[in-house]
Amino acid sequence: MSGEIAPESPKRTQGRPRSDEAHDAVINATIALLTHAGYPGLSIERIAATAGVGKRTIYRWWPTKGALVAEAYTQLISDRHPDPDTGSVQRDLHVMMRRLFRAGLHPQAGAVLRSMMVEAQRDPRFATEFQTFIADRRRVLSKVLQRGIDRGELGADTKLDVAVDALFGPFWYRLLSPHAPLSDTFAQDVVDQLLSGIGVSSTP
Amino acid sequence: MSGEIAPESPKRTQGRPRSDEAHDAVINATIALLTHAGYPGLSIERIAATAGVGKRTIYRWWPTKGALVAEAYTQLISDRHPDPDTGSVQRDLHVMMRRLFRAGLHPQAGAVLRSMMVEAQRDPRFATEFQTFIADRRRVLSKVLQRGIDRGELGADTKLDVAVDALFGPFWYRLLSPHAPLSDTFAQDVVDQLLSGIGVSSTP
Amino acid sequence: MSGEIAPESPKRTQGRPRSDEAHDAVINATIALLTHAGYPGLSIERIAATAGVGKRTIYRWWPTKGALVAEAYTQLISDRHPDPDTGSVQRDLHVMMRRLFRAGLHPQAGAVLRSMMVEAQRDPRFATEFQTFIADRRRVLSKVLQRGIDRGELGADTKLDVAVDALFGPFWYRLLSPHAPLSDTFAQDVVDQLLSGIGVSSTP
Amino acid sequence: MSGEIAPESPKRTQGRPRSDEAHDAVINATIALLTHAGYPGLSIERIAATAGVGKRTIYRWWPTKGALVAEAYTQLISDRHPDPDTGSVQRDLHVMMRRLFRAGLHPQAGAVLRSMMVEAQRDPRFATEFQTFIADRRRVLSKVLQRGIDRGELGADTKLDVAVDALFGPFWYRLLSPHAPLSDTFAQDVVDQLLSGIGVSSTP
DNA sequence: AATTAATCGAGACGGTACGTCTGGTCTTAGA
DNA sequence: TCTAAGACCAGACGTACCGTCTCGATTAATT
Repeated sequence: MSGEIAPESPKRTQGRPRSDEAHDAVINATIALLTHAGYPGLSIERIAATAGVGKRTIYRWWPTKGALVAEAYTQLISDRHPDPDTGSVQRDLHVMMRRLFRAGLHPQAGAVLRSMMVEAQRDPRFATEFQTFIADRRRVLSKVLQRGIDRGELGADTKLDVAVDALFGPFWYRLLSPHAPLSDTFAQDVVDQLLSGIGVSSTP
Repeated sequence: MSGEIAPESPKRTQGRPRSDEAHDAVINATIALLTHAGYPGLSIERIAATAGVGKRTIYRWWPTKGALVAEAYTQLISDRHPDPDTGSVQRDLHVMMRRLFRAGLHPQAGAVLRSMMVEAQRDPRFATEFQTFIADRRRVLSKVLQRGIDRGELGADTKLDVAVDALFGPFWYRLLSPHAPLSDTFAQDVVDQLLSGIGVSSTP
Repeated sequence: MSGEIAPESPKRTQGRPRSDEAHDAVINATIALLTHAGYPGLSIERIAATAGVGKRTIYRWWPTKGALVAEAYTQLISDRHPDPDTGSVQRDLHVMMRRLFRAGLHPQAGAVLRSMMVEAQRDPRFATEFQTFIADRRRVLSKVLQRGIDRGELGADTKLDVAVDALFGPFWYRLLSPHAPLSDTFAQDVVDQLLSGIGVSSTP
Repeated sequence: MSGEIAPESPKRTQGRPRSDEAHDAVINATIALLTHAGYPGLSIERIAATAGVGKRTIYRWWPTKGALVAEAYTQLISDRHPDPDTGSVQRDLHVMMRRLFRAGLHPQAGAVLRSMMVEAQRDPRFATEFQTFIADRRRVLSKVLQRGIDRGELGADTKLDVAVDALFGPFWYRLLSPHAPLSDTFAQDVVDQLLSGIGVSSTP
């Protein structure tokens, strides 16, 4: 997901080491441009100019524009929130979804997430990277749900994949289409509705 | 959403009338390019060349690349399926979602839908157009759900907006992120899960 | 040189007659655009829009943009000054050259003359028309010079063509290249210099 | 007049240096297109395609189409003929004018000169550049004439500017208007006529 | 201290596409 | 049959980015 060089990279040494200043300038310029100029105002050319960095330097470290944006995201959402585990599925999901929806509302983080999804449609190389990101998130949610099943809070026949889609789906839908806001209330409603269902005879 | 001229347009005539040949050639070229070259291979330049049409003609009738793609979609999904109304919410929703998911699977129609969502992120003008498209679809679904409530099939306290998001959300999520396919089974699972809920003691 | 229809055109009648309003509007628009926007601002499109006339109407009556400009010129210099014939070559030439140079200075007429020369370089059809215009002017000047030879004012071995070029050449040169103005003084200097020569032992 | 970089340019380097290959390819393509397709067939688009060069590269180095054509001219007339100085004004002028007229006859060089004059009428930016070109040429001729005055070959009251116009004027006139060819004979006639005058009692 | 090698900024390169403008043709309704 | 309006195909305009490619200069670690 990131352009970081592994600490134990095989061929180290010799030559000028990577400049952290340049790295940070690029990431910050990316975030700044996404914020002020939006996704259409995001081009490598402009990032390079804004960061005061050569284009070559960007291409050297980030294979795709998506990779760049993805790293900007991890910088923004730096504290990778741990799995909550409050003992109640509903509470766990409330916390996670609220946290997620707030990220979507965050002006920078939201723009970055949108950009990644858009970039994934266009760039097959990034699409692959992006799928690992998506899979990561799904895995965390699946674990929480599985715990709910194990504890008997959720039906044993619950289809995990479908349930995960029922939670992330509305998030991405509202993130990309502004027909309604990503409010805290909505986050909880999505969870509650999934747990209770909307059919009257759902629990006979 | 479409470039059609309203039947009782106030400004009638004067000047050469719009050429239907050119119109159709443009739409067909758009579909052809989307099919053969994919969305990245879709440029006004290429559409014009393929259709044997001046670029001016395209810009005259479609303000955005998105608007063009949107009309191509309505052409592909030409039979605007009427509201099913089988007497059962569940059946109605099954039919609608299956139909929708199949459109997403359709190689051209799926690409067009994806393109529209992407274009809406980039072009604010199209974003507005796209919202009317989104709103239309939501309205249809809302009507079906409301009927369910009226018939007592759905809880009277059902939040319509949340329910609609719970149905369209997973669709767009899987359409844009290929972590799992838009199968018929998935379409039904989404509906059933929404109706029944996944919590065991959901109705205390 | 003009797009006028001969008054006794053979096949008259039938159909809507030519609109003089349209004709005049086109010519006036041409002059107006040349004045306010200069030669680069002169396009059939803009003339049609300014005149409130269909492009077709222009193309119907004037085969080339040059023909249009040429007719605008004859409208501006409507009083085709007659050959002066004062009895003295020098006086005749002074009068003619001063008149010509003033036309070049006239903001509209100068622009039109420049436009014609430019158009003649680009449009072979107009180049032919333009040559008859050039030939006309040369003929008038030749006649005056020939009279001078006949009267013994000019050398019998004077090469008429060369002399005509020596008079018109500097005019066009300064008309097209603004290195110095087309002043009355210059008009007379050109004539006097041609008559006297600049070599000291020219008349031994 | 040229795109050359001054030898002792103050801003030395930084960034990839200008490609001479690209430069030459552009100039050669310009000449080729002028030759084969004429001035109307000369577009930046086509030059770029013919030269195998990006349009940006052309716009980077030549502000105007005229500037490009101007440099093509200096390449064609590469040996900037030195001031002849034979000891006789007449002989000097004969040499210079013959040389100039032959350039006008040269199929490419003539087209280029014509193109420059046309471009100067249309593009004010190039008009300025072109005036320095014109001024350069005038200066050379002035020097020759001044030498003639100093040596007593020409009248002390000779108006240099008028004399220069009397030499260049007929050249440009015949270059732009094909009423008569730019022959060697004509070149000499223009000079001789200027020196001797055509009036019999011109020196009373 | 000198050498070596990878970095940095700057920016030119060949390209593709953008959205606008014009040229010249064509097609209507109305005079 | 002409006119005004304006759509049509074609293609050039000048700009913005793309991803690649040189440069000279900088900065360690290795000689």
